[in-house]
Amino acid sequence: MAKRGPYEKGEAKRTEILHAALEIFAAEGYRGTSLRKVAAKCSLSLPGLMHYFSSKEDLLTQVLRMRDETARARQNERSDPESYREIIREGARTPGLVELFVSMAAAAGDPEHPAHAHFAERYPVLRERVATYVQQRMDEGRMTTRIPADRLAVLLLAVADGVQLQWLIDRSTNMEQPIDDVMRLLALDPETGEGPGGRTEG
Amino acid sequence: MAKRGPYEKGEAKRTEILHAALEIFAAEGYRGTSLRKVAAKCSLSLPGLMHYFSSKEDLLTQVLRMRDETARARQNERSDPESYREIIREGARTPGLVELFVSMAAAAGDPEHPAHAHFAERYPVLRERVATYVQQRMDEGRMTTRIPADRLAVLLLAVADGVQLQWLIDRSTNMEQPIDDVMRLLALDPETGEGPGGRTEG
DNA sequence: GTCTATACGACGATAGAC
DNA sequence: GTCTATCGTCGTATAGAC
Repeated sequence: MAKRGPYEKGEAKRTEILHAALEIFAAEGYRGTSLRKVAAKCSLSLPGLMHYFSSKEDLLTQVLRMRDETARARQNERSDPESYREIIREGARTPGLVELFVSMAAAAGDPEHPAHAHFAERYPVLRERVATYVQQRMDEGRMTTRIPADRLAVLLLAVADGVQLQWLIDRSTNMEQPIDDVMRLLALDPETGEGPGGRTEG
Repeated sequence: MAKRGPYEKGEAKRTEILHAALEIFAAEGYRGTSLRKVAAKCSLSLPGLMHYFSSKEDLLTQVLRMRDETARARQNERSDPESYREIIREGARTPGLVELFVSMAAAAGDPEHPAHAHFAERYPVLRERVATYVQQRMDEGRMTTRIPADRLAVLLLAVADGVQLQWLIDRSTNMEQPIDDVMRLLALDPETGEGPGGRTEG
């Protein structure tokens, strides 16, 4: 990137705004944070800020998109549980952004919402990534094939999202435990091809 | 209830407001619905409406609480998967209320939020109900004990909440399938006390 | 207790000058 | 590309009629 020409400054300012918004929303949450506050942090008036974004929800959507791309870049093509645990741990450090994510997902149900396209594209991509990983484990005989890989992907993403909702209310909730628990339920002994019996394990 | 005395009318109006708000939010969603619109539907001025509720979020919280109590009454002390499926099916008919629920849960992370107490009480209650059901199944030898009942409860609620998030974006998502899938993963043959092997089943 | 009228400040958004 | 000025609407607060 880092392109030359008349757009250089504009792009830099746009990025500055996105980072400022991310910072403010991470600190103060989704509610009660105004665009004027974001604008002030960028030494801009509100219309000056609105020059870069067509609406507040548009700005929020792009913040989320940037956040997603950062996370994906760090994840670097991995889809194993540990890489998702890292994302979850990161989320635990920024409650405001988790709140932003959940609130946006709720609002994005409306097809007219700016973030609808983002989520509508994001979920299938995530599902396919997880399904591919799951299928690999199945092929290696290390995971049960009782449930098809694509359905397991829906299930695993639901666990990851759902536990965040519980964590938002009670910050002492262990967000990694449920992921570990499902993975354990799915695990197979690669030697025998059978799952463990009904014994309780730590 | 149906008490006599000077509060009779007020209680009726309060209930009318809650139902009107429920109806409007179910139809138009959480965003873009104003208190003035709710007030108009009840033939009230805005301050007239605010006489019954201390704030908008207070009203929303009580709408949610009423909704919860209705669902619980219908569920009638049951905690089996089928009773939860009924709740999910009901939710599928009122997307606006699912959006309301998710948005409120996100906002209620703030301990100062009026709905915080509601969710902070709701989740432990739900977890215990589910855990009790799970423990029964375990005692009957029909469910694996590899994961403790209380942790399974967290897991099951996460699945139920998380699948709603995916459904909000893509209404063709089958919200019952993931619940069925987890239950199948947990199921044990009561005769042998063992789970099925790695065979794929329909 | 129930309710109306009026007003306030802040919000997101827009128009138009520079 | 950024500003000042302004708009309509929101949630909220207060005064006071009945």
